[in-house]
Amino acid sequence: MTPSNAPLLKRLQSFDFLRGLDPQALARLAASATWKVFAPNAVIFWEGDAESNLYYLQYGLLKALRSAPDGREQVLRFIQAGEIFNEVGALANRTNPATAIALEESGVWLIPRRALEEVIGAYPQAAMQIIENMADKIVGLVALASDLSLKTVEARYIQLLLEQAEGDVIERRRWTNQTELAARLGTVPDVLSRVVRELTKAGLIEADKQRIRILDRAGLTERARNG
Amino acid sequence: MTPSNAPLLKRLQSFDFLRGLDPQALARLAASATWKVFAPNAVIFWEGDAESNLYYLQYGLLKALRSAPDGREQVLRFIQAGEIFNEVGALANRTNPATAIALEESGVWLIPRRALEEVIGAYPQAAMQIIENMADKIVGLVALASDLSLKTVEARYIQLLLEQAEGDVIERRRWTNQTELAARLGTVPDVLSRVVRELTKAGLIEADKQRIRILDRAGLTERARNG
DNA sequence: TTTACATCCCGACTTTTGTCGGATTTTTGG
DNA sequence: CCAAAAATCCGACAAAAGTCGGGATGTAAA
Repeated sequence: MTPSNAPLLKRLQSFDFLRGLDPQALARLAASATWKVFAPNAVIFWEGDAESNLYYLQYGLLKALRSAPDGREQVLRFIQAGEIFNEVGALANRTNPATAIALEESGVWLIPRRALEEVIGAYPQAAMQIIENMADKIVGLVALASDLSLKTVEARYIQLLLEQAEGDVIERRRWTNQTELAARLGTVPDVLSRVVRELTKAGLIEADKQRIRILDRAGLTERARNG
Repeated sequence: MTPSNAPLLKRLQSFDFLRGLDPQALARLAASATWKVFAPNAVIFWEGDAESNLYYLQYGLLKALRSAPDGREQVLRFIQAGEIFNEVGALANRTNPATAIALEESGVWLIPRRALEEVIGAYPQAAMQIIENMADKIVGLVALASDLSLKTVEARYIQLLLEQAEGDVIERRRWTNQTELAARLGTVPDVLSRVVRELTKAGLIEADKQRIRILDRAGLTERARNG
């Protein structure tokens, strides 16, 4: 699964966030990037670490989270293949605001700050790419914070269902269990379980081990509004 | 109060986020920037607007917020003189994720995207400044989201007290009323009022119209931990 | 000054969220 | 395949947050 046999240069050209850079710039990055593979549940870095590499997720799936002293977690976002993360640590010289953990086996490139700053200095469009990436994160965090504050658990769950559904069906993957989902929604498994039960009893959804089926889109939307 | 009589150029040189740029670049920005003054409670822009100017707050105080259909507000952050905002709208071509409202009379510079992109293209350190600004916002939002999810209202209030206090005293400004504070903490005035009452009864703080005094720092810290 | 309006305060109550014990069921590792 | 660990489910309960009515106080405009 390690891509070390393929030329690094070719890999870098396929990084979404570097699209448009010329071969020389890419070669410079390629020379300095490091490759790492993380097993499921492995910690990529901890909240509070001073980690100055920029990360690029080649394959796999991660979660970014904060946790409370009592062990409860708030998942801030899931990180999917093709995304970069730790812009804060890499570019702003601050400690990581969140912990990153692998949900599946994941392969990442580590790009050292030095190389990155060089490229940004020479190729402003790379800076614009990074700015756009950070803007996406800001938008996501604004939505998360306001939803946590202004919506009920039920409304947040319904919203997630409607977003994730592909034609009224949400397939359950390995990491889409109630524990992870609850941490994402900012609650605990028991409460989420109760919500699912109530929506099922109301005839709005149908859930089994494999998938969740949306039975009444309008009803769900209506119910999410009053909450 | 309008700075139009002072040369724009001089103003721009004093923008923190442009420090280090050469006079020509500043002159270009100066030529294209617009000046606006907003009265207290005036809306600078609405969530969902496509507003492509970058804003610089020259003087005054703003809040950035999201509001629910029922009127409840979640304040995301306060914006103080010298800060820039709306990087998302200006640089990522997305609609504003939040509404901005003036708490006091406020004077702002509007810098059009075009001019900004030009400067970023020519001066990479300007891009780095903006990236650092956005990193600050991400850090703030991560803290807000996780606090909303993992801490009680009381713990959030105590945290805010301890942060704001200058030598055990927090002066109450015009906008530091319980309504604004509650919106900042992600709750409602009644609940905040109750928290203040309980902390007062427990002998940990002392609050009157003018100021809040911290009586027992250790006690507050301890109480914030269990919550 | 006087009225109108916003703020705040408080107790009683409701809703939402979280906790706990204990019973199943499912998944994982050997 | 089996045993241990993890996840789920559920009812009863506890805690936190929010709502409501109503009164007191303060502030700003007429």
